[in-house]
This record gives sequence, structure tokens and C-alpha cells, in this order.
Amino acid sequence: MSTQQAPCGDEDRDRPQASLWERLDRPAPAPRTTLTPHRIAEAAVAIADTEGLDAVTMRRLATALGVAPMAAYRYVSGKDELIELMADFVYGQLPLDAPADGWRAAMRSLAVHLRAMNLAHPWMVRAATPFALTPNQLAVPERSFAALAEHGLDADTTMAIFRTIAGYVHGSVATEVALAALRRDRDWSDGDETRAGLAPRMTYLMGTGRYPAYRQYLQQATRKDDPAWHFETGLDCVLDGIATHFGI
Amino acid sequence: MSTQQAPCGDEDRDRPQASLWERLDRPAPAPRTTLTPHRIAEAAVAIADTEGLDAVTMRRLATALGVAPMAAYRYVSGKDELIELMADFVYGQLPLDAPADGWRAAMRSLAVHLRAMNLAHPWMVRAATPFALTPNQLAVPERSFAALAEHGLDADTTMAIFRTIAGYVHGSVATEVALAALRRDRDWSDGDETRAGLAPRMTYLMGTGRYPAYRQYLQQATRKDDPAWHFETGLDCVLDGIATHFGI
DNA sequence: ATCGACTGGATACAACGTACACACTGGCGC
DNA sequence: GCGCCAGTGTGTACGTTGTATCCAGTCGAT
Repeated sequence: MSTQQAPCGDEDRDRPQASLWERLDRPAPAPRTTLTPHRIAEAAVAIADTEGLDAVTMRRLATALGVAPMAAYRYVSGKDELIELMADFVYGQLPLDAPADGWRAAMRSLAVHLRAMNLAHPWMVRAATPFALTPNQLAVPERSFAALAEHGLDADTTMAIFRTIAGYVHGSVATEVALAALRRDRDWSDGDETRAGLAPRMTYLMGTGRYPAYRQYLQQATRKDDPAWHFETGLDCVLDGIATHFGI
Repeated sequence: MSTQQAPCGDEDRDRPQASLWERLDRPAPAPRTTLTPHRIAEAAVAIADTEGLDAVTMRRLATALGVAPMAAYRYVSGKDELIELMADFVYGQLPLDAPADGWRAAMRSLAVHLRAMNLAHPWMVRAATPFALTPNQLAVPERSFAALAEHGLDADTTMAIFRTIAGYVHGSVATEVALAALRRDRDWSDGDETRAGLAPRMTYLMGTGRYPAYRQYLQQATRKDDPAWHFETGLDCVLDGIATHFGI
């Protein structure tokens, strides 16, 4: 990450990214249509969606935008900032409805939407740093805090609740996405095909005899291919736990 | 991305290219001491621990091992497999004590150990694919299933419980590690210094007026620098939720 | 002693992120 | 009108990365 300050020559060790979001607000002094942060983000997200995050290359992005390889560097200080921009762009499309049905419905809805977002853009799990301070990402804790405000919880407890849910969602979805990604770039269409592809490794591991309980699971489970059930079951556990633990 | 595969297109002639883990079992026909999977993993982990995952380069690794850049490729099919090897190596050091105090104590202990492991090797969050089928990583669900076996839960429920806890731990620790990593490579020693470093960005974001609830949190919270409290509070919530939800 | 599998070394290449210097553009003060 | 200059986009180039490929040495079994 290198420092790039547009306005003044105030050379210092301060955060360069702040200028990214500020620049995003006021479009430009002399507006061009060829390249904008929005167009850059859009193109990069499109590439990541169709070809994966690794395909998002400064050169590949430039080709998609019809400009020279270095052109995007006028808007983004480097690849890290590009990915931050992409993540913020995707979070910007997250529906943040405000239901009045209480904290639980609100948090459940948020969690479900977050999962859907990450499944629609599987690269987000790798791209979005948890707690990244970008406008649209910060909107998530903001809405959560607002939803939790009705009870007289103190700030630390509110944060603990948010982090518990956010942690569960992030980790749970990361698992799901990792498996989905494995399937996708191995061209395994359904669960059976996946198991067939994983069979050699599985056979070896089970052959060691170290995993009797896991082997039993493999034989008895019937919802192995129902990630939504797993996610929502776990989510309801977490919400139950919060309700019980804090008496709300 | 990962797993074993024959480097060339025409695969499994007579020999189905034993997986990395099978090769690890039978040491070698003609044992050398210069290079072994164990030594490779050890060196790579040491580099990642001290200089970060990005510093783990095939060349850097070779230098650390005192061999030529391509030498490690005799033991590892590529960088993906190297990282898989590193992850398995670290998981191998995870203490898997078997307390007889019931599922809750067992799962809580496992979660705490997993957090400690990820904090000791922050790069693990990026390196270890959830549900990766490596011997030492598979030992985690194995032990969990064994701990949960005492109640007559069906296989799907058992997995749901495991995934709920594992998801929470993974996501929660990922958040914590991301912030710790940010702090480390910015040389922010304590929480105050971190807030000072983040101040410009924060000031801008709060200046937009979009985040009143978050602003209030920032003003009122007193445990912002106590990640262990956050982790364990959330963990107890999750465990409470499981106990409530499944009546165990 | 000989063989053949195994190990490590040397060289090479395409692709990546990005530094740097240049050429163009269009709205501003004159 | 005219020039100016900050802001945009281009072209070229460099260092680093993962890894394919070919080569030479080594050692146990024959």
C-alpha cells in the first residue's frame, strides 16, 4: 500500500484510503465518462463473478474497460484499494430493509441477505476484510446497532451480539463458499459427483482408521447437500443463544 | 486449486500418483535428510509466522532450506499444496485433549484452542480452507463428533452443531486476526494508537452522518480492546443457543 | 559393477504489480 | 479569443513470482 494524496503535498504517514471515498463523493472537477470509480468497480466485479478473483488482474481489468493497463491507477492506489472498492461496491447492493419486527427478525434477515450476497459473489469471502472501514460495509454494523437499540443494552453487549452473529455468518458462509468454489472449478455439478471426486482422498483418510465418528457421519447423514438448512439451523441456534444469554 | 493431481494431462497410468498424505506416511524408498515434507512445512511455517504468508515464496522457502528454488517441487505439486501442507502441520500441533466433562466443555475447549492456534499463526485464516480434507484438520470434526456422541443426536444435527461452532470460531477469529494484522504491519502497538491511525478515515465516515448508532458505540464502549472477552462471550452465546435449541 | 529410481540444480519463461515519463484534454482566468 | 495546468490516459520497462523442463549426481538392489 503506497501513499497517494491528491490535493496537498502534506507528505505524511496518514491513511491514503480516506481520499478514495471522499473523491467518490464529489464526482470530479472535470468529469470524464471513460473511467470512474464506479465503472472500475463494476467491471472488476463482473470479472470476479465470472472468472474468479484471481482473474482480476490490472491488465485484465484494463482490457475489460478498454483502456491501457495503467489507467486505473489514476483512481485506485493499487490492487489492495481496487479490491476494497469492489467489496464496497458489492456491499452497496446489500438490501438493508428496516423491519419493525424486533431485533431478532432484523438480524436474521440481515444474516440471510449477507449469505446470499456472499454466495452470489463467492470471491467476497477472500476480498472483504471483516470490519473493513468502507462506507457500505460500515452500514452493516450501523443497521445492526440500530436494530438492537430498542433494548437497553450497553454498547459492549451490543457489539458482542453483533460480532457473534457476524462471526457466525462469515465463518459459516466461508465454509460453504469454499466447498462451492471447489466444486465449480472441478466441474462437479451435484453432491454425488463431488463425493465421487473427493473419493480417492476420502478413501485414504478413512482407511487410516483415525476417523470413526466422521465415517459414521458420512454413512448416516441425509442433509449433506442442504447448505441452506445447515446455515439457518445454526443461525437460529445463535439467535436463540443471544436471546437466552442476554434475556432479550 | 488444491488437492493432488498428476502434473501432466495423461494421469494415473500404472501409478495413481499417491496423494501428498500417502507419500507422507511411507517416508521414502531411499531416505534423504536434506529435504522432507516435515522440514519443508516447518520452514514455510517459520517464514509465515515471522514475515507473513506473502513472504512464503518458493524461492524464499528454498533459501531458508538451503536448496535450489525448484527443489521443494519434488515433495509438493505446487504452492497450493505447500500451503495445504503448512495448514496441516499447524493443525497437527493443536491440543486435542479429551475431557470427560460433557460436550459443552469439550467444544468450548476446542474453540478456545482453535482461536489460540489462529492467533499464534495469523496467516492460517487465509491459508486453511474450511473443511479441508487433510489428516490433522479432519481430526477436529472427528473429535467434535465424538464429544457430541453421548446424546442420541442424529448425524445431521451433530454436523449442524459442529458447523455452527466451527463457523462462529472461524468468522470470529478471522475478524480478530484481520484487525491484529492491520495493527502489526502498521506498527500500532496498543488500541489507542490504532484508533489514532484509523482516525482520518473514521472522521470522514462519521462526518457523513450515516452512522449515528456506530458513533454512539464508539463513544460509549469500554471493552473495545478486549478481544478475548468478545470471543468468549459470543462463544457462550452460541453454546447456550445449541443447548437451548436441541435440548442437550 | 551396473542399473534405474530418486533427488536436487540450473536455466528459462510468461504473467503479474507497478514505477515513471510522456501526450493529450478541457475548463479556467486573461 | 488564448494560454495554462491540473487531471487523464498511454507506453515502456523493471523486478518478482510460480513453475516447466532438462540435466547431473546419488544410493540401494541386483
